[in-house]
Amino acid sequence: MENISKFTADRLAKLRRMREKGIDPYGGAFPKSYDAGPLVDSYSEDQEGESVAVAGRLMAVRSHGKSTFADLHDWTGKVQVHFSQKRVGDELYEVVGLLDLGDIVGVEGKVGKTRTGEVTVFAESLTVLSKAVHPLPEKYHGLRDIELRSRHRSLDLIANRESMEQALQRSEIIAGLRGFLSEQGFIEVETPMMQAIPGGAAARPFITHHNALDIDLYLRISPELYLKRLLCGGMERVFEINRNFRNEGVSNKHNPEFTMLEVYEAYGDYESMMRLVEEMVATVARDVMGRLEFTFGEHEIDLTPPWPRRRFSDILEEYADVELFDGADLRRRATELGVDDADEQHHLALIDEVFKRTVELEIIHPTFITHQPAELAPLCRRSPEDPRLSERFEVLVAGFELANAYTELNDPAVQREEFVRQLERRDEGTVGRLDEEFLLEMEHGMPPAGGLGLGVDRLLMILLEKTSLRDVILFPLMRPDNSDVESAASSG
RNA sequence: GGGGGCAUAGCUCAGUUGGAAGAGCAACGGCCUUUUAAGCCGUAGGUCGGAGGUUCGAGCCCUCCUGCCCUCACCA
Repeated sequence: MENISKFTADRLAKLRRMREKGIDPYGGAFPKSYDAGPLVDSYSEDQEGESVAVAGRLMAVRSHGKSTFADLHDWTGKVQVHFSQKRVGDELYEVVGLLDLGDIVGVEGKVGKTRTGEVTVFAESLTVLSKAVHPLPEKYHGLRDIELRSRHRSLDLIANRESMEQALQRSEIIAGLRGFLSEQGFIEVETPMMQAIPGGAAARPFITHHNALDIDLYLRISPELYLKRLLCGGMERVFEINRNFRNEGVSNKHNPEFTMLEVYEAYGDYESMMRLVEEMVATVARDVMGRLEFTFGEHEIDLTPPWPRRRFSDILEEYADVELFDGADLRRRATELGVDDADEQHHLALIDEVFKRTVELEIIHPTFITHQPAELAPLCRRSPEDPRLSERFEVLVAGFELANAYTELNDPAVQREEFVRQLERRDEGTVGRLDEEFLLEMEHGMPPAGGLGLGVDRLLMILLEKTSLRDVILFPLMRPDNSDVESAASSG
């Protein structure tokens, strides 16, 4: 305890004085009759004098001697409370003097308006529910430091009202996705996060170990293969909203764990998925945010369906002036764009590279890019009109990939060939093993299906108008702050 | 991993050419029964991210380290 601040010492002294008065500074259950926001917003004159109970955190105190006003914040908003020495009595009014900003209290009293017209609870009793022994960030500017806001999200939520609102909106948006899919006859399922073979994508996995079975397991990079097993098992419309884990870089569009929505519809295809995704996104945007137009950085984005559909080869030609299957042309353009060793790279890598450097960042309005080269998508059915292409689309918006969907490959023999081909050219760090169990199930028959993966955090970036993924994830990955841990350990 | 930037009181921020570390809010003491970022009087609060170096003298210049931000690379 040798390291405590003057602020903490003062607050601990007040805490002791409360105890001396027989008051537990960490009270128990306190049934509220109103949340602050609704009480204030829906107040009507005929409520005047009604006994109410409110609770929350003290965010401002304006004391005038024998009368004290305070702002009580909860997650719905704030309500002013008023303590008068005459009304609450000398004993309790002394306790008011022992309160600090940040303390959590319950107040019972009669609701009414002050002479300036502010809805106020005129306290008759006060219950201390939690004494804060550290000071809060400043009341006016809030907490600005982006590092502190991410590391100490609770302080961010307390001090910055908009952070709380965005966290609540995130929940509403995800509930909206669930509601939309449920209404369309999809059911939510949960599939393994820990997988013996990390499949469904080509990414470096996190590795862990199960002691009792003595086996290594991988945190999933995708739920795809398990969801398809459910299709094999006869579940016709399934979705999962859950975390994927990829052991890769961190950026304002990437977090090592991120929330993915995957949807599978038996007897559908990539076209049915196009209709589903544009309608789903527009519905949620309208229902939760009340609009379809959003500002993203310096761009305006309109989510109104239908979204334009462009073939990969066409858009590559338009933006990059490259013929998709002309290898020499591709190498020429890649070299122009500054790709290293363009002559030695596989043409698929070059396609990817040229696409990212010329097209991806340019597509701001939500756009379906369809018919990518088949080899980029080993789980996708090939296009009957041109087997070099796949029945696939990606949704590009605001310069990044929002969603990816296939007509799912359901021919087990072709699937096996694709897996083998993928293993041959897999990147270092990825796990290369044939998922025989998955293939066996497909060999028993998998219905044709449309499948969709949508990055939920990225959708939230657009709907909440945040250009950094960290701003829509409550606890983004941060390097541990050791100085903090040490001081916490020594003072605790 | 490369390049650039930031780090000053609990919080939000100033700090000039290298010459005595500041303000607002918060805190503490006092006055005050209708305030709204309450007000007035007074007080206290600092390892200037860390470690070295240059200098008579470093918050400021140099080197290294740590964390974060931006950007490039990586990343279906």
